[in-house]
Amino acid sequence: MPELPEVQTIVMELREAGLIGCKIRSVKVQWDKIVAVPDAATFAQELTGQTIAGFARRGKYILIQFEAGKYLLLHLRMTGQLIIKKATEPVLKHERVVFELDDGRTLRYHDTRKFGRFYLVNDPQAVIGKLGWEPLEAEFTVQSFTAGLVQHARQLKPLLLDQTFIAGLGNIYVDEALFAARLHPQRLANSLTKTEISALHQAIRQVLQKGIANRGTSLGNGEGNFASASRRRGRNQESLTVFRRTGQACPRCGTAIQRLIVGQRSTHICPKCQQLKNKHKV
DNA sequence: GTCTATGTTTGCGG
DNA sequence: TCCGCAAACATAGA
Repeated sequence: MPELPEVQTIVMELREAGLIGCKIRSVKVQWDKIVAVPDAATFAQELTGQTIAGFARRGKYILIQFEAGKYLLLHLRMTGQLIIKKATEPVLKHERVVFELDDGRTLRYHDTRKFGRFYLVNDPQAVIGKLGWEPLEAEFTVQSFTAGLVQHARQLKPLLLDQTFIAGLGNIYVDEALFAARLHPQRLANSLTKTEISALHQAIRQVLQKGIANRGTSLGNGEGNFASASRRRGRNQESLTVFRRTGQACPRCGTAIQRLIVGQRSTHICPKCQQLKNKHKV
């Protein structure tokens, strides 16, 4: 569930909460497989006594830097949440890792489906080295995007979901960006015109920026839905145009939104605004 | 109660 | 290179 805007929202809240400078007093791992690197016991031992130096995001990963130089990387996968709570609050069933801080607070990793993973490493590149563009950074230009797209005879949506091509997009924001750019998810990447590439480039940045401004997308009411570090829900779901809106009116032309499967993923389009025609490249 | 879908990623086989 | 499928799990919703 957490894509770039949701992860960014969490990182911003961790910074605002004043966790930088806090020391970890203890680490309890309740489900060992959540720790990918190293083993859970070593993980807990090495983090105990460490002081938090900063928080960052790369793609859908949260990076926590420590004063001694190590990095803790976290991927939330489907249902992961990183939440700040007082140490006195009871540990919930799905809280898989609890970091006790030296100021009476705890940082808890909550994950109903247990897909999320922690990596404690010296060099973050070992984990995030293969990620593609950071779409909101200056490096993601129309020119570089064009050069990347022409190299792939793949359907647009699976390519945009490929984190080694572009980092941070997931099912929600890809559907939203393709709608905004009026492109069919099955258009071949190397078939786009200059105009279409510009529109897609702009759409990707726009939907992500809007998602961040809205503090993320929280669908439904289940416990696995997105919540920020302070347990707040986002409100970007109110701004979605096509995602999970099957049968509802397209906000642009009123046509009923359709659901289809592309690259084994549930996909939502306006059949009138996003027609499949693999035009000849200009 | 039963069945299906799920916002992610990885690895396998064709 | 690219695609489809399965798996890692637990829950929501029908």
